[in-house]
Formats: sequence, structure tokens, C-alpha cells
Amino acid sequence: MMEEHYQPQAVEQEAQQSWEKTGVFRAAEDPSRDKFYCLSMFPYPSGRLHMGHVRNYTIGDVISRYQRMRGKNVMQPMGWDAFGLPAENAAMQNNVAPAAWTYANADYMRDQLKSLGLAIDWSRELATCKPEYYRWEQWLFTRLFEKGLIYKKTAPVNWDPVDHTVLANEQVIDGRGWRSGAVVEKRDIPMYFMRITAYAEELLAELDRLPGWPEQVKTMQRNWIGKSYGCEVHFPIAPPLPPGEGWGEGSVLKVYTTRPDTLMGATYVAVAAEHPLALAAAQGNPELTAFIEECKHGGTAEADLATMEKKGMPTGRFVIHPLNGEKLPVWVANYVLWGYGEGAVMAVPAHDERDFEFANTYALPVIQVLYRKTIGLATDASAGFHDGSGYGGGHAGGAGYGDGTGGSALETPFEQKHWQDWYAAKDDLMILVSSGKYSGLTHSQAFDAIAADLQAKNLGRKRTQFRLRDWGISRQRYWGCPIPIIHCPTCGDVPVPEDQLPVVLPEDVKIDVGSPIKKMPSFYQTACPLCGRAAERETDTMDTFVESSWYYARYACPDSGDAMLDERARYWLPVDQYIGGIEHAILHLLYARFFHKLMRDVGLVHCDEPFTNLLTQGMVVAPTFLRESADGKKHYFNPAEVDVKLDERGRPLGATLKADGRPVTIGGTEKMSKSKNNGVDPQSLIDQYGADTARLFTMFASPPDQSLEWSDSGVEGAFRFLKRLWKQVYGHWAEGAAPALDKTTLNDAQKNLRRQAHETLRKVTDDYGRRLTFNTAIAANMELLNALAKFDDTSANGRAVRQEALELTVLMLAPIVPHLCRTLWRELGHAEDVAVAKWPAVDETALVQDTIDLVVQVNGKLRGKIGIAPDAGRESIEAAALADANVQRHLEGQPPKKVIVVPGKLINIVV
RNA sequence: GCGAAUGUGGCGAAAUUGGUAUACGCGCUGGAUUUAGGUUCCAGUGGGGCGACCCGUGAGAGUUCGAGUCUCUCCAUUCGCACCA
Repeated sequence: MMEEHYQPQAVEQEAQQSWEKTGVFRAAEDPSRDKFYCLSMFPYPSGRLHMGHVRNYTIGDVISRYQRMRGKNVMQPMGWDAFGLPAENAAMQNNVAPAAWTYANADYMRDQLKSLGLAIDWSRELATCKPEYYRWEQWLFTRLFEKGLIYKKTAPVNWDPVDHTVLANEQVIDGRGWRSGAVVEKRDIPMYFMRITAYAEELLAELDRLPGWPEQVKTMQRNWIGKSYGCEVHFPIAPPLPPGEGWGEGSVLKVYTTRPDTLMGATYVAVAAEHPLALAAAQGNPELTAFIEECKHGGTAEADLATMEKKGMPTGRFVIHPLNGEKLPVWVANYVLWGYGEGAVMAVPAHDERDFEFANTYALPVIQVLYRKTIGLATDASAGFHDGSGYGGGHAGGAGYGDGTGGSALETPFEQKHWQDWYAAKDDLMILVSSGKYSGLTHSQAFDAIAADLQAKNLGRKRTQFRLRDWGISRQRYWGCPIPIIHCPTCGDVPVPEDQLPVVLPEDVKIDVGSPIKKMPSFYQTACPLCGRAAERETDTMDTFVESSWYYARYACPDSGDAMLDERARYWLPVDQYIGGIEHAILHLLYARFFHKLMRDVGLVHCDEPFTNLLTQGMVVAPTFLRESADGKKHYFNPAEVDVKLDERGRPLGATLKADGRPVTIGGTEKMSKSKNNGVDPQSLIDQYGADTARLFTMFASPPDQSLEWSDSGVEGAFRFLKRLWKQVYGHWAEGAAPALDKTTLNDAQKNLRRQAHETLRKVTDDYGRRLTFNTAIAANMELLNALAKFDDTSANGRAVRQEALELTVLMLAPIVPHLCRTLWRELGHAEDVAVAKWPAVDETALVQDTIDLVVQVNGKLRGKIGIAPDAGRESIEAAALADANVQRHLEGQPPKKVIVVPGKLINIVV
């Protein structure tokens, strides 16, 4: 007996209990079937689901359910990205241990996820903070350490001089610590690095073999890896350094540049404040010492460094220009970054905007050496010679980023082709002037000639360079995976042996400032695995990006106790569809690709890339409402606390606070956040309307890769549609079982409805399978339901046609609103759960039309429409178009100059 | 600063390969049903014009028989920038 009215709570509860009981979403390896591994980025257990989660997991669920209906062996897992900074902050605020806080949050959020009706195999659930997970991360670390793919070096961090802690970039606000307010300093500390640069070439090249990734993400990764083609240039130091002042490279200052053709325009050389030459020059120079000290203030974030005012100071030292022998001053400049390569650049103010700005400020000479062929004389650096690649890829950088990024030999044809491409763009534009024997050469000729001369003098060579830097993974925090290293006074850094893994992080701790395990002898006191004498454990933990770089593989065999991955990973990997926020386009996705190659090279996985298809979802945004107090402080109100008044055409007039009826300012539409108080709790939405309405609204409001704007009335619209669908099926059900369809005796209205139903199916299949645009799939079904509502034919064939159309609608919407469709599918007379129903096939015979509409244009403007047989020839189309009265009027008796016929679409008559 | 994207009615959006701009939904207006509110249903809804028609996809130029879509310049907004996840 079907209920007359749609009651989401009852429908959803029954469906979720049934799915749990039958275990229909449990995934088992089955080599006889095509697998489909669908993965959404796992959540950080922050406390409650937010709308971004709902959106992410609904997208993944729709794809999973669709692929299951297509007959694929689908696996959709879920887990917890459980280590991280917020747990430590919450621990300090609420006096609870990070572990307890994290597990409680995961428990709550798991229930929330289940109430969304996701087709997840919960038996594969994992949490990265569990020793049975992170022990394998520690195991891989020790393997990589032994292979030399992990090494130790010092690197700068943000140091809070008041709290005596290392700060994340996020915790540095305007150059000050977020809690102490103290001016942050850069401080060098020893850290472990993963040699991602050893894989730079492969990470770059394989982007070309990822057709299932968005072009924009591949472009961002290419630019991030940043391969450039340039030259290493050596400037001899003059006068030669006194004994003991060198730094291992002899008496030359090395720089890397992508523009050796402009070398004759170099007027000074600039080094970073941390450069040994700067430090040596500062000895006995209080002014320079003070300047170098000043450069240490502020955080390490690149965006801050790149936007700060350019400052510098002469070192009093000079170098010799390698080609013309001129003496050039060496400056210390805050815009030269020590973390990058040699930390020294050659400055060509005439042809680089930053050098130009710096030279202007400090009255340094500017020598123009390029002539713009097509336009004429360039007057300053901003005239467009700049190659746009910035200091990272421009002429900063140096002889390898620390370790592992030496230049390549430039011998293969593949390499030669890339060098040619690098030259080509600039050759049409410029020619050298005022450059001695190089004057008159093009960019590429000068590049080669200067490189050859430098090589002959042994003062430089052609070289490629990556912008990508090695990945520093040490964190001075507690709530993370312990780095499995033992520091022995005699044996040095010793990896923890396999039989002593995991190094378990103590969970029962009290948190104040700093990591508790650094003050816990029971944790760090140990014996050296090699010599047995007293030694100390490393107390740093790993970057949480390490855990999230391989979890996708562990889902294949989450219970494997003998190995990081077992043979089940071979069946499930790679991930067929990965879904997550666009904010992860570079870091997470690059690290995961890197880790996949690391695991491949130790024989754990057998493919080259982890994610075959990638969908990057947009943000969830909502309007903001605020009042500004007299002192300029902004107080934000939640959209739920506010009434918005509209005029008679629906334009917003203003908004008032419900509590006091007084006006509030309508701010911009921004990403849902705590600070703007514009978040909408998905739980209240699920409680009020049910999960299906929440799912339908988030899928309908915009395509998945664009931002999604929250709208209360949009949610009501979604709910309304589900009620109408229920009502249609109920009305049909109440008439009793429909007779079988007789395709041979259909009237026009019946044929039209069938055609629309099958055209919708064709479109929706494409939307789900290829385009991943669920909003248009829903819109097409709304149109079909509108047509069904107008179709009031109660004849036998009419009811048969309606039965077919309703069945198709229910099947097409099942991936998006699975609970509702499960009930409707049963009421339409099917015993199986719609979750395992077969995706329907388009009936091509239903699509055949006797006549089609053709648009007639005169001079590109719409002037009429003609109905014509779909197989009509060009001449009969032309004749029919010219016969149209309105077309005749616009031709005004003139003969057509040209007639363009686009078959099946339009005809354009040009006069 | 550098890299990537986005910009279409009052609003969210559609137009998939250069071919009818605004599908679908929201909102709004009018009407029906209802004791009232809500619900539900029907009709209308880019701007201008009595009309034939004209204008219209952030701004400006270009290519084309034809441009929301392609090219160039500019503006605005958003995301990322290596220790937030």
C-alpha cells in the first residue's frame, strides 16, 4: 500500500536500514568484473560535517551509484585524515587529549555521513592516527631513508620568539604570531626532506598522459614544477677572497638565469641575506649586520616575500663580469630568496621589472641590450621583455636546490625540442644591441653564443632548472606520525628497524605550549639499534600531507597486517574517479602522485599514476550580513538570523535582524566560514527535509566544478520537486497496474512523450557518464516530469507510456535521490532495490521524428522557422526557407548572395 | 608579486563541436482553491517600442555568413603559493 504523501524520514530510515542489513555496498575483489574505484577526499574530523563535505560526498555517491547501475564492481570507501593542528588547538582550549577529541568527532561525523545515505563500504574505514595505519608510513620512511630519498638539512621556519614555538604559515598574521602577537622570525632548524625533485621530470612528463584530469589542474602543476631552460653563470670574485672566506666553491659567485642573452646588460649581482658572501661581508660592518638581521623578520610564506617592499644594501664586495671583465657590485637584497638554489641572481635592470625597480631605488646603472624588432626601442623594463616566469623560474635559483636537482645533459632529441620551444617565442620579438660582438643576434643566437663562450672560459654552462623544491616533512608538533629515526651519538641518524615498528605516539597526554613528547623521556629515551648504547628518538612528527598521500591505496587492503599493501591493491588501483576541492589542485595531488611513484619503485603498486579521472569541486558560498561598530569592528550575523526584504520585482531592498528588527548591511557572497558566520549546518537541513532534498539541492544548484551558492528557497524548490514526483507516481499507482506497451498503435501525444523520455535518457546518460554535470541531468528530468504532469491520457497505451516514462525517471534520479527512488521503484512493481537495478537502454525507435524544425536566418538574424522532413535535401530546404513569408519580407526582393545550410539545425541566407 | 580560474535576467544557472541566448529552478506579479496563513494548481515574467522591430552574455577591439563560445587588450572577483587541511 503506497503512502499518499512523501514522508522523507520514514523512506530514508527504511532504506538505510535495508542497505546496512544486506551489505549491498560491500566491495569484494572479483577479477571477472570491471572494477570502479570511486574516491572522495577523506575528511578531517573537525567536529561536524559542513556543506562542502555534503557536496563532495554526494558527488562521489552519485558517480558510484551510477557506475554500479552500469554493472561495474564499485568500491567507495571512507576514512579520516585524523592527524593535524586543530586537534592540538582544541586540546588546549577544552583540556582534552587530541586523540579523544579526534575519535569523538569521527564517531559523530560517521553518523552524519550515514544519514546522507552514501553507498559506502564502511568495512574499509581507516583513520590515519591509528598505529596500524601509520606503522606502514614509518616503514616506508625507513626504506626511503636507506635509499637516500629522504635526507636531513636545515631549513627556515616561522619562529615565535615569545611562545618559543614554530608557527604554521596560517598562524602568522601580518608577520606576527597569532597568539603572542610577537614579530615572527625566520629560524633555521634541521629537518627531513623527501627528494621529490628526483621525480620532477616524471611528474611533469606524465601530466601529458592524464586525459581524465582538468586542464587547469595540469597547467597549475606544470607551472609549479616549473621546468626552465637557462644558464649557470659564474662571476669571479674580485679581489680574490682572503684565505678561509670561501664556501667550498672556490672564488666564484654562481647564479642561474633563464636569460643569458641579457648578460651584457647585467649591472650588479644580488645575494640573499643568508648567503655566505653576505655574512662574510657583514663581519665588522654593523650597518650590514643590522640589515641582515632585519631581513630575518617576518614569515616564510612566498606570497608575503613576493609582495614586500624591495630593500637592499651594498656588501662592499665586487665580482668580475665573465664576458666583458667589468667590475660589478654585489648587493644584499631581500627579494632574493636563500631557500632557492644558490640564493644569488644577476641583475639586468633594463629587462626585468624587479631589477628595474631595485635599480631605480638605489640609483644603480641600467644598460639596455635588447631591441624590440616589431615595435622599436624599448624604453624601460616594463616594455614587455620580461618572460613572466618570476624569480622562481626567471633568473633566481642556482646550482640545484640543495640536493638532487642537478642539471640535465641536454642530449636527447626530446630535450632539444624543448630548448627550441623555449627560444622560439622570443626570437620574433627581439634583437641584441650594445652587446659587443653579440649585437645583432636574435634571442636564441645570443643564448647559444654566450653559453658557448661561458663554457669555453669554464665560467658557466647551459642547464635546465626546476622550480619545484624538495618536500620538508618534519613538524615540531605532537599530533602526527612520529618520524622513525633514532639519534645515536656514535652511529648518527639510525632508522628504526622493521621489527621495532610502529613507533607509537602516546595518546594519553596533556597539551600546553609545545609538543608533550619532546618533554617525555619515556618516549624519547631509547637504545641505538646498531650499537645498543643510549640514544634519543626523533620527537618531530611528519607533515599530515604524508598520511593523505597514500590512503587511497590502503583502502584496497585496510586490514593488511603483513605489508603496507597486498595483492588486492593490484585489483583496485588506480582510483578510477577522484573527487575533491580545487584548493588541493597542487600540493595534495602532487604529493600523492609522488608517493604513488615511490610505492611503485619499491614494488607495492604496479601502475604509474594514482588517479585516472579527477573532478575538482568548487566551494560552497553564502551571503554575509554584518554590522559595523563605531570602532570599525565587524560583527557578522548568520543568514538564518536575518530577514531580507525584496521589491516587487524581486530585487533585494535591504535586510533586518530578526531579533531586533533593525537593519543590517548585506555583505558579499563568500566561502562559508566561521569568521564570516555564514555557514549553514547541513544537519538541520537533513532533519527538516531529509537527505534526498539535501542531495538534490547540492547537485542541482550548480555544476560540480563551480562554486555553489546556498539558498533556502532553492532547497524548498528541490523538496517541492520530490513531492511532485511522489505525487505523479502515487496517482499512477492508484490507477492499478499498467498494461503492456503496444508500440504499433501509439498516437502522436504518446509518441511525443516516449520520444522525450528516451531523449532525456540519452542526455542524462551522457551527463552522468561523460560530462559529470548533474545539474543538467536533474533539469532534464524536471522537464520530463512537467511533460508527464500535462499528459492526462488514461487509455491503456497512455498508462503504459506513463509507466515507462516514470520508470525511466526513477532510474535516472536514483543515483541522486536514492532513498526516494528505492520506494518509488518498488511501488512501480519491482522487487529488486533500485540501487542494484540495471541502467536502462535508449530505445532508438522512440527517437524517430517525421518532421523537424529548422531555423531560418537572414543575414544571421532569426526570421522564421520551417518544419521539414529530417532527410530533406539541400534544395528542398532552400526552397522551403525562401517560401517563408517573413523571410521574403526581409529579403526585400534582393537575390541571395550565399546560402549556408547546417543540416538538422539552421539555414542562413546572406543578401 | 606569481600561477590558475570565473564573469550571461532580480537570483542560482542552461546553451556539450562557432549555429534559435536565457532551458530548468528560485524570486516576483496576477488568478484559482482554502475560514486565515501555509500548501497545491493555472497564467505571466531580459530591456525598449503602439507596432513591424531594435538592443542585450564584465568593458573595448578583431576574425566570421554567423561569436556567450575563437583571438588581443583591459577591469572585477575567487582559489593556490610549499608548516591549515
